[in-house]
Amino acid sequence: MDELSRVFAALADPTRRDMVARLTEADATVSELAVPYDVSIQAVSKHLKVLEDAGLVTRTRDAQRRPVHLEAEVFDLMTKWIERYQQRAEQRYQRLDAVLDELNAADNNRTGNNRKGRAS
Amino acid sequence: MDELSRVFAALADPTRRDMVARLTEADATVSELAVPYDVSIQAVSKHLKVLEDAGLVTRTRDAQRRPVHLEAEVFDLMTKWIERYQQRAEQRYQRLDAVLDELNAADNNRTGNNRKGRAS
DNA sequence: CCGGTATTCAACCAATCGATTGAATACCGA
DNA sequence: TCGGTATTCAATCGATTGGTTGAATACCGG
Repeated sequence: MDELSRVFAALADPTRRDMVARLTEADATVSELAVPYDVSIQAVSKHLKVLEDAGLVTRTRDAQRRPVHLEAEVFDLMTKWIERYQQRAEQRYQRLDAVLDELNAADNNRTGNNRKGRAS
Repeated sequence: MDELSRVFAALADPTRRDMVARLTEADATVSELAVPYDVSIQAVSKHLKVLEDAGLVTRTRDAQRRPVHLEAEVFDLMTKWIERYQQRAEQRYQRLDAVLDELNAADNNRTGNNRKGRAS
């Protein structure tokens, strides 16, 4: 699977999103992260593996602890993808609105009918 | 499942992301969308259902065709989530860097050792 | 009304996912 | 070295996913 898919998939789970949210506050160990969730430590460890494989977190080693650290850079991948298509979609709406405006001006300039097109 | 999870999950598939990308250019029918992919029409219809359940597209009715239309608004959900935590993560790095700078200034001001902390 | 076209519904299947429990590994401290 | 703590590995399980094929539905044009 490609990286972007892994990132999206990793964030498609509320528990994992919550972990990411908490890791923006501070690094944490696996067992610290596990406290609020009603699942086993092993399940949390697996969730972290998913986040790690997506490049969203790294695990360093500090004695027997494995502090988890958020890597904010990967967010850029998503942001770029989203912004690109969001922008293109919005531009298209603008073009569509322009076309509708032209149509309205050309042959509906006295009927006062309401097109279903989006408000600009 | 909550909406944000559905949106992330929907975009975690390359085929579905490609559909979204193409829909930023123009609305399209199911069979039009299916052309480039080496899967059955039914599979494409299922992919569209996933995008629809996530609120990313809507299907209107035009005779027996069902033109698919991209809804750009839902992108905002993701963008907000991402930006919020991306920002918090970056702020934390800044605070961390400040702390490291203080430490370096306080007791490492002649050793020239290299902390593993991120470059600011 | 009938044939063709577009699309969805239904049943099924293999692979993946999220969770579990139990065992293994790694490291610290006494 | 031994016991405790932190974490991962492995096997298993049920639910979900992404694909298939075949049947059903909806609509247009003659």
